[in-house]
Formats: sequence, structure tokens, C-alpha cells
Amino acid sequence: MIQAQLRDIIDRCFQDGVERGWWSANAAGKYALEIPKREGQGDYATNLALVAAGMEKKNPREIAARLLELLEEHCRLTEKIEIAGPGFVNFFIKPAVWQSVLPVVCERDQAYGPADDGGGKKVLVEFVSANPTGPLSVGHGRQAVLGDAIARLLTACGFAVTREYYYNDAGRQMRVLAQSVRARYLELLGCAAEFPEDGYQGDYIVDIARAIADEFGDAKKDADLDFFKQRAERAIFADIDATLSRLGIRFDEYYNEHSLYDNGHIDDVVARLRDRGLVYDQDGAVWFKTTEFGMEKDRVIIKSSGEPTYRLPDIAYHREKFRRGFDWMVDIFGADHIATVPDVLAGVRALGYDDSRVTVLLHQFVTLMRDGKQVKMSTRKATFVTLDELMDEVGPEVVRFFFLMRKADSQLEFDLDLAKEQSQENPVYYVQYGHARMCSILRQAAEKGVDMGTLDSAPIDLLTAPEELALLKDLGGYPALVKAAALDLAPHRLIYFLQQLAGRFHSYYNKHRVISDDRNLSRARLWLIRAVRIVFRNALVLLGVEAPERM
RNA sequence: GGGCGGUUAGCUCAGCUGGAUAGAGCGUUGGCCUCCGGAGCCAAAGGCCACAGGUUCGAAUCCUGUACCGCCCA
Repeated sequence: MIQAQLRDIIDRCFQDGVERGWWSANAAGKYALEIPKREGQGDYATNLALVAAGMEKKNPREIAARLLELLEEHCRLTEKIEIAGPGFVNFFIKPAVWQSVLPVVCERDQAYGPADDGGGKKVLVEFVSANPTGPLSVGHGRQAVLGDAIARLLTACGFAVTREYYYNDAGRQMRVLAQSVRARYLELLGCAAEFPEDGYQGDYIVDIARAIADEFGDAKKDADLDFFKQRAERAIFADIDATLSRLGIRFDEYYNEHSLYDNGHIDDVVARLRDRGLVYDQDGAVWFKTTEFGMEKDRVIIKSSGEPTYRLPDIAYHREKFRRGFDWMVDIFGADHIATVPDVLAGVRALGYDDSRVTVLLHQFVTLMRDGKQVKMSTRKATFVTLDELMDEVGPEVVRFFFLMRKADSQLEFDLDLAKEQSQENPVYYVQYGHARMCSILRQAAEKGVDMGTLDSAPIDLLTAPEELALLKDLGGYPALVKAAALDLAPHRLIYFLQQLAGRFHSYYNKHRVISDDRNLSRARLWLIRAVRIVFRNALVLLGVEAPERM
């Protein structure tokens, strides 16, 4: 928030310079205000002079000198402004400005961090979207946690978020599933049964079959496939739901692909595209002219068998998202869905909607590592590790944290040995321990009868140690971080922030005593600890990771 | 054959719209408990940012090509 204030001041000075004819307005919005990497280069730095000079072939240091003149008149946040290197302008913020962050954090408390950037805009976040054919895998887990954290971030930032799970319970997969269950059921009854060649091998199929046998005996011996499909779907969805609940994830809507057929949306999309001349028949199939949208070849949307390809329902589904009035649609898919994305976006555009309102976030896969070796997984052989098994092994908190540690683009290596380690090597505990430790300090203070006094009267001007100012700077930068993480759909930045803040806190703790004989200093430091704890907890809540008071 | 993502320290990875001498954790080495939680702290070592060109005041970051890994499509 300090940065935003400074930015305003710089913008005004820039304008001022334009009016005085010192430089043109060309560089407006092109220059940056950032936090320098190195010590001694101030708290913030701007490259304004470099950018402006580059555009007008002037000497950057001269422009910087002029800018400095204007800034020194207007800027009351700084104790020093200097020109450095090729023409950077470095700002050194007054300690009192950093200290002023503290009361804001404490007053806003749980509301500190997120701002109302969303303005109530309706966002649909679609994620997981696994068909109910079996338990969720670790790959689904990454997507579930990612989607959930993004939904939390966007909600916090003032978007009206709907979390949606899209599924298809009518396809070939489901037919094979039903056949698999029926076969197992008949086997349990001692009847001859043919297990489908590409049937589902997992034990859960047997469990579902046994439940049917327990409930109905042999009464369903001749029941049709639909019965088995419904039983399987219900059981598996219950299972998926339970798994997601363990992770603290819930959905607002479940959208059934089949409803798109029942409601005539599929046919309607084809008709609309045909009206626009974007669809044609050839070789018995129906083709979508994706070449009109810059693609190399047209795509089949209905096969000669009359069965639509995946593209058609996906397009219809996205049109429904628009029709339902969402301003922004976020799709979270595994990397294996990459091929469908351009076609769906083309379809949306072909139907007259603005595809820039759809953001597709693709995430790479997860590999599990044990004893330094990759755990091999195969869906066919049913040797994949389920999300539940992973949680059994390392706990839901650790699963969430680890899945959020990496940006979506990166493949994620999940080190099971590290995840189980309850020590300093494990970043989850490192961060949580920081929070617990702060709680402990505050408890200690209360037990010893140390009076923190009111916030207004807290002598926060005593917080001048470098470690204290560093903590205050982190706290002050937190709102901007939340905003960036939300808008970029990048929750991993919060993880990095937390690790940094935890490190700062632990260093501080080791170097300085919070509760000491100096009553005033103790009060100021206790308020600081309270503020740091607030930010810690707020960030952990956004990630869906517990902030324990003891551990 | 085409498309997408990746390539940064021994390992796992950050690096936001190009900025100053490249960042973290783990691992390694060496230190710190009469003290609010040692699940912690301090310090050291460790780099041709895959490679080759290009764009410019300035490139890990942008563009082109190549190599390797992963995924997808036909």
C-alpha cells in the first residue's frame, strides 16, 4: 500500500514534468516502480528516467535530476531520494511510514490483504471435472487444490465466485464401468460373468458390487445396465465427495454434460454454426470450419456414426457459461486437455462471444518420489496412487501445501519422504511452526500479565531494528501480493511469501526478545507480533492450510 | 509430421509488465540452547540462467532457430 501511494506521487510528478515541457508523455504507464534486489538501493526504485530518456534520446541522468527536483517538493514518504547507476531513482522510505502499516493491519485484522478488485464480477471456476469412473488420483488432487485456492483468492478479492464440477455420466467409459460392476456382482453370486476386456480393475468395483449383493441378494441378476451404472455413479461420487471434503473443498454446482443434449443445446449450437456458414457435411461427418479461426485444418464435431466428438459438448457447455451471465470463466485443466482448448475458444468466438473472457489454466502433472525414485503409476493396471491414499500417508494439510508450492506450468515433484518429515526440512512445518510460535509468545505475554495497552497508545515508533522494519515492509506489501496472485491465478506466490515471512520472523525471534524488562518496547513488539500473526493466518486461510496455535 | 509446457546451484524450484553484482529451500561444511517453543537461528561453499543468433542504453526475462524432457493431436 506504501508502494501504491508512492506510485501516485511519481505519476503526478511525471505529469508535472510533461506540463513543464521537460519530457513528453510518451513514457506514461511504461515505467516501473519496483523493489530493488540489493541492499543500499533503497526500498523502491523507478526506471522512469531510463524509459523516458530512451524514447527521446536524452541523457537519463539529466531527466532523473529533473524528476528528483519535482519529487523532493511533493514526496513526504521518503527520507532520501537518490539517483543511481545509469539513471535509476531510489527511494528510501521513512521508518515512520513503515511503522504506520502496523495499526492498519491490526485494525483490519481478518480483512487485511485482499481489496475489492473484483467489484462483484461473476467468475466461474471450473475444476476437477473428473468423470465418476473411479477414485480421484493424485493428479486430480493437484487440480482440486489449485482450483480451490484460486477460488478462495478470487472470492477474497471481491469476485462473486461459483465453483463448478463438470462431468459426463453418459459416455462409453460409464458403460464399461457399469459392465464391470455387473460382472463383479454376478461373480459374487457365483454366476458366470464376462468381465469386459477393458473393464475397471480396481477393488472399488468389487466394493460397489458387494454393496448391491448385500442389499438386493440375487434380485438384480437380470437388471439392466442402467441400474448398475446408477449405483456405481452414486457410490463413486460419494467417494469423490468424501475425498474432496477431507481437503476442505466443496463445489457450488455440478454440471452434467448430458443435460446439454436433453435441453437441445447441442443441436442448437450446430444449427447456429450452420446458419453462420461455419459448419459443413463431408464423408458423413459434420465439420466445424476451424480454419476460419486461424487453425490449420477443420475439425469434426459429429462423427459419421452420429456421435459428437468431445469438442461439440465442450463448446455448448461454454456457451451456457456465457448465457448464465459470468463475466470471467476460469477453466482449470490438466495438460492432457491442451488440444481441446483452441477448438473450444474458436467455437465460443464463432457463436459471437468474447473468448478473452475465458482463461484456461493448464497444469502439468505430478510425479511421486519415494526413496529418491519415481513411483510408477498406471491407470490400466489400477496401480495408481489415489488422492485418499496420499492423504492417509502425509495428511491433507501437507498435500495442500505441496500441491500449491509450484506454479501450474511446472511439473510437480512430490517428495513423499520430505512430506512426511516432521522437521525443519519440511516447509509446511516451518511455516506453521512460525505461526504457532507467535501464538505462544502472545500466550506467554498474557500469562505474565504484560499489558499490551491499546493500539493507539502503542509506542510503535520504537520498532526501528532492521529486522523489525523488514517485517513491516513484508506486511505492507502483502495486499499487492494477494491481488497479483489472484489476478494471475498464481497461488504459489503466497507460499513463497509465507516462507519468506516465516524466515524473517524466526530470525527476528532469535535475535531480539519480544517480552523483556523494557515495558514500552515489549508493548510495541507484541503489537508487531500480533500484526505478523494476522498476515500469516490470513495467507494460510487463502491457501486452505491450517494455522495452528500449538503443534 | 504438427501443437503446448519445461530447461536457472549437487537436488527440488522462485524470479510479477525487460533493469543495477542471480534468489530460496533441501543437501554439504562449520558454529549457536543459564534466554518468549532448537519443528529454530547464524555463517560458508556452490551458477556460462540448455545452446546459437537477434532486438536495445540493458536480456534468465522478448523474437528466431537447435538440442533434450514431458504431454497432446493425426
